[in-house]
Amino acid sequence: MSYSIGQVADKLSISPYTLRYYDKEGLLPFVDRNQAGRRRFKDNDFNFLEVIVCLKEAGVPVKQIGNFIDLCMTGDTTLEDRYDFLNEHEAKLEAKMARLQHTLDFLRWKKWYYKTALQAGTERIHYLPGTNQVDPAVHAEFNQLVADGADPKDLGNLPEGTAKA
Amino acid sequence: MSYSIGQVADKLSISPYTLRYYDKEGLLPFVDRNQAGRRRFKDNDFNFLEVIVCLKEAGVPVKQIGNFIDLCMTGDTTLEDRYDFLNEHEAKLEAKMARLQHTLDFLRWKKWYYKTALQAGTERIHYLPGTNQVDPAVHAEFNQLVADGADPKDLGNLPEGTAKA
DNA sequence: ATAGAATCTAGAGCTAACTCTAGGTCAAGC
DNA sequence: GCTTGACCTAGAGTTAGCTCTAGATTCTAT
Repeated sequence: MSYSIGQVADKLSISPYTLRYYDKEGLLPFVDRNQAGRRRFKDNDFNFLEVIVCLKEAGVPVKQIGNFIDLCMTGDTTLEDRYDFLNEHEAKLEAKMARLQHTLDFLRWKKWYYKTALQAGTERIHYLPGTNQVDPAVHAEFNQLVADGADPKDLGNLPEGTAKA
Repeated sequence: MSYSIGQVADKLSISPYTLRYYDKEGLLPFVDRNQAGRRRFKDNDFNFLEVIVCLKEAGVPVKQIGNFIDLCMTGDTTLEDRYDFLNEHEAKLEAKMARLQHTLDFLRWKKWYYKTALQAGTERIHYLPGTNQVDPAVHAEFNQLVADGADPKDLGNLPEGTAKA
C-alpha cells in the first residue's frame, strides 16, 4: 500500500502544507516519489511519522527532529546517539510535566479563590481588612484544606445547581 | 516595599524587555510609576505576576492573559467570568497533560526499542525477516512487558556499567 | 559633580513554525 | 478532449513572542 500526501495529512490531522514544510526541512527523506514526482508514503513510513509527531508534541524543535531522522537514515552506527537523544528528551518532558503539574495546582487554588469570592459576592473577603491586598492567609487556608485530605481537583468546583446568571 | 523592573525581572527570571512587552500588551495595568515615570512594583503586584506566569506556563496566549487581567481590574462584577476563565484553562491543561503522558509513553517505548537494538548491535533485530520494515510484533512485545507489570520508565534504561564508547 | 548603570519610549528586528500564492503538471470522470 | 481537483516547487506572507536599538532621562556611588 502507498499513500498520497493528502491521505497522510488526513490520517495525521495536519495539513499537506505542513507535511511539505517538514519535507523541506529534511524530516521526510524516506518518502518515495512516483514517476510524476509526487510523494508516495509507504506503510513503514508511518513509523517515522509517528516519531516525528511524538517529538513535535514533546516540544522538540523541527531542526532537532531533522537531526534525529538523519541519524535514523545513517544506520546502526548511530544507535547510541539515537538512544541518547530519546533519553534526553524523555528527561526534558518529565521535567516539563512536573512544571505543568505545579501550574495546574496553582490554577486550582486560584479557582477555589474565585469560587469562594463568588459565593461571598465579593473578592473583598480575601483582602486584608481596610486594604486591596490579598491576605496571604487565604492561600494558607487552601493549603490546609488540601493537607487535610481534600482533593484539589474538586475544591474549586462550584456546587451543582449554581445558576449561570 | 516597592521594586524596580530589574528587581522584578530577577525574581521572576525573565528579562526586563519581556516585562515591558507584557506591559505594552496590557498585562500590567496595576503597576505604579514614580515621578520620573519609572515602574514601581508593589508587594501585592506579585499576586498578579504569579497568575501571569502561571497562565503563560499553561500555554495561554498573552492576549488572553490580558483579557483576564482586564477582568481583574474591573471588579466584583467579573468574578464569574474569571472563574470560568480559570475553569476552562484548567480543563485545557488537564487535556494537554494527558496528551503529554501519551507522548512520554511513546518516547519510553522507543527508548526500549533502541536499548534492545543497541544491545543486539543492530536495528535489524526489529525488522521483519528479509525487509527493512519494523515488525509490529516488537511494539506488542513491549506492551506485553508493561502489561506484565514492568515499569515503562525503567524498561528503556540501559543497565549500569554500559560503556559510553 | 560626574561617570556608569538602570530606566524610559518607540519602533525595528528576529525566529520558529507554519500557511499561502503563483504558476505549472498530472490523473480521473463526463 | 476537457475540466476539475490533487499535487508539485519556489518563495512570499503571517503570527506570536519576544529581543534589541537608539536616543533620552534618571539614579547611584565616588
